[in-house]
Amino acid sequence: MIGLSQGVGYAVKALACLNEDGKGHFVREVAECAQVPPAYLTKVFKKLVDAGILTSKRGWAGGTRLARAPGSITLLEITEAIDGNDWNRGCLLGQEFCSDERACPTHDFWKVQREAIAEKLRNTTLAACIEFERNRGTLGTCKSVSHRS
Amino acid sequence: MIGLSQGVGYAVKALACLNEDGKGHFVREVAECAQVPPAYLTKVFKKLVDAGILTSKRGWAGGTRLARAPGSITLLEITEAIDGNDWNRGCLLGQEFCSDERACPTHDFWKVQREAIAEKLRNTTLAACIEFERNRGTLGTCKSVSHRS
DNA sequence: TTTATAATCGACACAAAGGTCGAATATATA
DNA sequence: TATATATTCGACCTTTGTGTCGATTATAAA
Repeated sequence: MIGLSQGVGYAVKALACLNEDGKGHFVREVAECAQVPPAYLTKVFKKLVDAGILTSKRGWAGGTRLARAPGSITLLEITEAIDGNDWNRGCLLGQEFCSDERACPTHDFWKVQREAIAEKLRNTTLAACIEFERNRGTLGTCKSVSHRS
Repeated sequence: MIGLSQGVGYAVKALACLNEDGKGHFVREVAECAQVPPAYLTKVFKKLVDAGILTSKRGWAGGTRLARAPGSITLLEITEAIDGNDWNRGCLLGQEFCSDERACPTHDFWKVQREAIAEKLRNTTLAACIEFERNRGTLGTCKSVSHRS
């Protein structure tokens, strides 16, 4: 199946559930809101924290929140946080050695397509995703996630 | 890593090593020519036989050969033989439920890209691959594969 | 300082792709 | 018919992505 990993999809859906109130939100509640496996989402969130997209705090009144405004977070950032920086380096035909010097028959074509995909991800912000979901009414049933303090 | 499976790459490289002399060629020799794992190539070839791209015969004077002329075999056929018919149905963001009715933010974009990829694979024949490799001198060191009878 | 709490960590389980190996099967020739 | 031979088949292994669970750690409030 051609495309990014499922983890990227989880990340996008979950991040779209966080709002910008500066309060910490709990992984389990975000998971329910986004309809993704809670235990697995903790792993996804860890990568997003490491990438500087989320911040987190443990304990009472802890939780997770966006590190920056949704308008400054791109899908490309999210993708690279989850799938790594090499997600865009592969050959279409899955060949191990495929480069400008030693190309496969679809190399030039794929180079253009890959860049188009990266460009699309770079130009799509989390804010746009939230707006998109809101317009379609597909953001899940929860309005906002509860918090303490 | 975005792209088709490694098996598709193996298939393309191996098929490019078969010539049209109507003789049977041996999996192990084709594997050496294409520089792919021999034991694994038998599995790949099985799928190509089932798909009607190759024919095979067991025993003495047996082997494998192209079922049709390279000009009538497309990369799309090869792709679907190895990765199945669903290789092109997935969401870019790896979301399970993503359709025209319930779209992800990149759905419309990805629909166009997917079709462009399918079109490229449909328009690229095995003959073109052979020609391409021959021009670049990247077809491996073997000229042709030995055979019996 | 104790306690409740939420993220973090480590271990494990499962499925699919990639990969290997030996036994079984079919086939043309001798 | 017997034999050598090349594909086919089944079993198994490893790695990676997905997913679960319980223990650990950090934190703010009581």
